[in-house]
Amino acid sequence: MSNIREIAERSGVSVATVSRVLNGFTGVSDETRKKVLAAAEELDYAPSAAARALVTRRSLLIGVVLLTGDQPEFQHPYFQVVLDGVKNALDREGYDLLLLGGDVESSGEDTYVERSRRHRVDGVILMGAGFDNPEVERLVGLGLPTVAVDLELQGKRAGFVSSDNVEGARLAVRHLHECGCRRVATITGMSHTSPGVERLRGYELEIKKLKLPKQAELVRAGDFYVETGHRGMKELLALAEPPDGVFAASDLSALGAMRAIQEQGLRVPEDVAVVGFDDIQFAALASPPLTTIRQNKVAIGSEAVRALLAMLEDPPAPPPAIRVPVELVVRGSSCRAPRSAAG
Amino acid sequence: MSNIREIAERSGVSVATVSRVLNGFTGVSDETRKKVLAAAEELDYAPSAAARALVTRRSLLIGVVLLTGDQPEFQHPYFQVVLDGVKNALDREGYDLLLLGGDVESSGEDTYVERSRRHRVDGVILMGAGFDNPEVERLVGLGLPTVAVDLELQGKRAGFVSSDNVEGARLAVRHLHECGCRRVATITGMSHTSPGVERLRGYELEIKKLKLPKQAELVRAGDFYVETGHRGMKELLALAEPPDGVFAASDLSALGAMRAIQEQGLRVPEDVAVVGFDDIQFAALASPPLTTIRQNKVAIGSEAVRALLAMLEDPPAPPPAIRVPVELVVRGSSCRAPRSAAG
DNA sequence: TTGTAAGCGTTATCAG
DNA sequence: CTGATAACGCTTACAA
Repeated sequence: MSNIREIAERSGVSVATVSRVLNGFTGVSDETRKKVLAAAEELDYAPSAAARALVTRRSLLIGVVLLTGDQPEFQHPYFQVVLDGVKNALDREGYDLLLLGGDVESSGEDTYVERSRRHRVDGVILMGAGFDNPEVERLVGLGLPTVAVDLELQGKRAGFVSSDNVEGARLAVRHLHECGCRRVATITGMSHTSPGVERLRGYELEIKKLKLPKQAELVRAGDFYVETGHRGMKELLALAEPPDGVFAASDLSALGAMRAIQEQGLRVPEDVAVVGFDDIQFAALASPPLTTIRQNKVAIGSEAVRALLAMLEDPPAPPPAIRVPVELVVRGSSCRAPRSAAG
Repeated sequence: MSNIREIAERSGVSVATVSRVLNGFTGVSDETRKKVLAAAEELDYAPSAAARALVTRRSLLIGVVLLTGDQPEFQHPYFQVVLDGVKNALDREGYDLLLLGGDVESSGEDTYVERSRRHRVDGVILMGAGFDNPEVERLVGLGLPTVAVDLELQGKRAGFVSSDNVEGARLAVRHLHECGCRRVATITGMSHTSPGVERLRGYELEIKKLKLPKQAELVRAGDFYVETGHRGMKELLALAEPPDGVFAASDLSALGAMRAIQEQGLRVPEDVAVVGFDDIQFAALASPPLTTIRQNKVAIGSEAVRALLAMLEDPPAPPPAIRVPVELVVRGSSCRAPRSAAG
């Protein structure tokens, strides 16, 4: 593979001049510029990111950390779309994306933090991390510019972007109430994640505000995935007084819940109305189609990038703390036309 | 951030010795080793991948190209899992993953090939590319070691891994036949992709072998996504003689087909049996649960990595051409217990 | 067992 | 407008 010295020789100028041309600097005669460009073309030149990074001290690399469960099949579809938003935004800005996993087992000592450092990434986008992730502290302690998705990171150089989970949960409960549900349960997300606790909080706040029955038995612990949704719903249906509406903290668990309901020979939404959270691709394809709180996943991804690059450009600026609005999407798993909430 | 010179100074040795210690070379006294390691620890040293890559001429970076449609929401869930397999395998081998998109619009001149070259990736894993991708030729022409997923790349340094699509399609058709279907249609994948043409070929071969009616009207063009599955099925049901079984070239289109059937007030599998391809997470969650041809997605990902690294280690070795076996998974969308294919 | 020094491919400073 | 040249952080002969 050719380098700027070869270009310099072939076009009869110095490497400095070649560098100037290649970087679009002004103050180079048109004639030399043409010669250099021609030589570069002929040699099929491609610059070396490593050499550049070494001297400029900027890698133009962003570490994107995707912390997912162990079972790949069970990766949450939500992240896929956020990642796509991140990727496209990064592309547009000329940054490259180093995808880092959180598979601590196989990586051994080689955590995503170490890999980020080794590659001198300019910044990090952290997805899927809970409060319990041991590496996070290290990451912000290092002062490596970081934007977390779905985790309220706060640091000199660390901020976050996430959906308005509390408001989303409130919307869901209010909608169920407007559909005529009088006993509204919830299946929660993981309690060591921000979305988990925030959606539970939103549920509780709205239950209280609407003066709906607030009972511990109506709250089942889940983990955002199908199985716990299924199990939680089975438990709810086994109650002496089962709920007539349920808010699941994720679409996946809502789908599990719907399955449990239908397995009991009950109907959605007539017997139990269901509202999920996320609006993953399959929410609309379920039968009945799932009413849900839509997260603007692409916006979350691109906002994370925007915020991160802003931090890079203006170090003293305060780190981002961004809430992306959510939206209620009414489909067949709840009432079609919300009636008024007459007692 | 500290470097080996600082470590050298602090521990009173030369940079060469530090390098030796850090790389686990033998022939260093235990005493110096300890001193160096201690100094490195104190300085919280992290090696520079760029500097290393520059001198060793190995980046330990693999470019993973994910060519997806424009609409992120419509990304196929299949790739997510393959990507996970790739990521974990790469992790285990100490390689890092540069995620490259194919968004030609926004990337402009900066294609995934150029980015790969700039970063001096040691190899490339190409996913989602069809026959029509203009960059592919460039990629193999460059001699950059490449393994394509779902595309029969052949080159001095280019090979492929993909599912046994022909066999999978045959299995699907045979199963439908065993379920008693006598008029079996198909909704195809994109004709500019290997899985698209291979699954169609498998369908045709098995239709012929089983002496089932072979008619052009039973073959509807699709693109692996939900909408074409839905549309194709609607067309099939509008036929004078509609099919009683359909093989969709992907689970997504199978789901679309099921929806079309149910919208007509018909039942799956009683009126029309449906078999998909992929076994994505949601196949099992559909109602009825979808019978499908399971691709071993994780294996495809890790095989691609294994094959690529093998090429890197042994350049003269012939490039890989790997077929990963598929498997019929019978669920509710076809007959539960395949009856014998009595005329 | 250890040190010296020559690169790897760039950019950037400083002269001219 | 152009050219030398010193870094950037590391590995690796080659010497000692």
